[in-house]
Amino acid sequence: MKRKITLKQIARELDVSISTVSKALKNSKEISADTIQKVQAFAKLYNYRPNNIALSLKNRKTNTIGIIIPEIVHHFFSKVIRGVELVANKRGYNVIIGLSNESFSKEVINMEMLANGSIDGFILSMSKETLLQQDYHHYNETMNQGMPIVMFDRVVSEINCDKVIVDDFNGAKNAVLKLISNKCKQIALITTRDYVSVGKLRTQGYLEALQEKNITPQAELILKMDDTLDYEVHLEKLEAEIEKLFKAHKNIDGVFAVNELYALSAMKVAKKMGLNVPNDIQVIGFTDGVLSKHSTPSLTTVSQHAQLMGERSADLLIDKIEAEFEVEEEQFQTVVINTELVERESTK
Amino acid sequence: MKRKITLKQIARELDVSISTVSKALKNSKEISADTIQKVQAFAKLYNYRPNNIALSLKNRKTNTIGIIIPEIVHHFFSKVIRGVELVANKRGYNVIIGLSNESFSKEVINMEMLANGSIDGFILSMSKETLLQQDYHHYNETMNQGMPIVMFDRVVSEINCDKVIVDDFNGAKNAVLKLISNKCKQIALITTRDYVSVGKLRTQGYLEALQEKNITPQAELILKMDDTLDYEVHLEKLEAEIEKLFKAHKNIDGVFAVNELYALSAMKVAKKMGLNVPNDIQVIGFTDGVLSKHSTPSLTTVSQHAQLMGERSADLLIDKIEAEFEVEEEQFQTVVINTELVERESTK
DNA sequence: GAAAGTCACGAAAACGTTTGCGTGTTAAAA
DNA sequence: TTTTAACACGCAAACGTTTTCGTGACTTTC
Repeated sequence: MKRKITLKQIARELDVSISTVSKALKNSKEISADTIQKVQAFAKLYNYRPNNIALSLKNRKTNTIGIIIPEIVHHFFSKVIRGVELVANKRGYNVIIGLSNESFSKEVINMEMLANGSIDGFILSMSKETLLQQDYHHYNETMNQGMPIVMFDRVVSEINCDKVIVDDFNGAKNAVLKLISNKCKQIALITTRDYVSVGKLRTQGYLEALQEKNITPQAELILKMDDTLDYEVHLEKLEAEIEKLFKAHKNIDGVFAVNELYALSAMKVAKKMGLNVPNDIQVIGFTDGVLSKHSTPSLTTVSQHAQLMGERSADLLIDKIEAEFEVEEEQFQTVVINTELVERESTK
Repeated sequence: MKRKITLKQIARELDVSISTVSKALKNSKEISADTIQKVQAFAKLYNYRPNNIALSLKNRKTNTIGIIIPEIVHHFFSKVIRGVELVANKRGYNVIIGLSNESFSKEVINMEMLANGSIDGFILSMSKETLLQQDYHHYNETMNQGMPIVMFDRVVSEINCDKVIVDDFNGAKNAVLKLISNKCKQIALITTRDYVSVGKLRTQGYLEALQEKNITPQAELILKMDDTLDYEVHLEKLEAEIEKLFKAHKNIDGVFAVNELYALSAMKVAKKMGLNVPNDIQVIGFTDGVLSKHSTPSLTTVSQHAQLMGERSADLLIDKIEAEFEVEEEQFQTVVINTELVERESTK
């Protein structure tokens, strides 16, 4: 088992200096054709590759970007990663991942671990705990050290950086408008407590759609779930609450849910109560998940284009990393990704 | 925007040498209490953190592991990543990902990109193309340079390295035995072409179960799909083939599918043909996916414990990385993860 | 034949660490 | 007072690159 070969070894073997080897490999015209040929042949034979770490140290540039997400076993986030990886690779970067597992402290630790020279910039989506605690010092400290950050999806206006978000408001609004134009009269909203920005915006979209069509929103038709619970417990409670809602308001004929699970649960409860989807009740979910496509009936959704978000985030970040000169007044942009209503069987 | 502070800057500021600073920060007893206090206070004030890249170069150790997988938007693989990340983080390592997208060349490129000093070892699952082409030179070259590799799930006996695999054979066998004990008489198998090792083993498990119960396997009950097709095309063809199979053999009362999609499609076709699951036909899938739990009826599956696979892989790799002295004759182990039959509504 | 120019290469610094060893100062022991 | 020891610190090398600059040996030019 032989270690990777270095310039020094080639130099010693060929009885020239390290700098000569380095230059020869780059076809520098300082070096004679003879030497170049000799060095390159030797390098090829031993499969020489420059050591990335040494290059990173020298250039103060790692060509690696860090991505911090709350959870990886989740279609939305894994699609984002795919988008990031795609662009990063194309532009010569590697991707290193950190999972916060929705925890504030893990997010901080992960960021500190990577911020010490391992990467050139961050792409991240905030953990729920961070959103709840509203403690953003680690973002600002990181940025103050000259490390650019791009936030996606779960963002917060208090932080000044590039952002890539989904047009949650219009996505939700259009979904609800669709339900209205499909003759729904009593449209329920199933959402989370709105400390997560996206949830709040989706709720606003729902309200706006109703208002635009002169429908008076009814607070009783809005179900707010606490999503910090354990998954299984959450699911049971969710179904119970939905059932209670449906029973209290038998005339509900449309449901807009802010995520896949909620929408699916709504369909499940409806089915259980003998209601037909989409004839008795139509359902739309906000999601990029895989369940929607394969459920029966398949679920009409507001697609978020997660992969595109990843791609845009990566481009934004790398652009910033590679911007030679800092502009006077730093300019941050927010890219808004349009949603798309994917109609399936759960709506007419 | 100030750069990260370095030892050199602290040294200059405090008018001591770099080595004194370094030692002071480590509480070396070579350094006086006074100086230690002074240095540490200053370091804390400026939030000094040693530069990872410099450490990596010096120690010839990056504390980073690379994971190469064919696809990330896939529950199995993202769960494996979660497991890897969990263990890696606990043991002080970062994780860098590379996606091969089932392509041989992307796999090679990704590995070369990371093998040049960026990481200490690989965890990987082979791409379909690599399995088809049976070209394994890049694995051996990487290992020859002293970079350990752990392969998981999709492995091949020609390569000598640590491996973590699922007990595909017994997983499949037990699933089929379950169907048999549930009174199924005609059990169909829906599988892929068997260039992927796991597919082959699952087929063997199916056959073994039948044999053990003295049931003669019928070739006509085995449906082999070509899974190199485009996703949508694949899906349509799949359903058509399943329908053909069911119509040709009306007495099929059990189905074992080697993955989630196949199992779901079987249920969908059955439903379409007016068959009730599980009363007319029982279905079991081999998968760790999320669809199974939320389908109607929910799907009985052979769980692969993907996260555990990731954890074991990471432990195996890090153990090898940290093994100070190479043993005379290198010893490789293969860890077999037991499957678990998760019974849901698609079986009686 | 001397000055100028070209060619081909090497020395050294720099990136940010860690660490073995050398050394000057002071205090304790002889 | 002299020797020894402890103390507190600095020097320098090393990790593997890249790149600027210097230099000796030729070749060209007048």
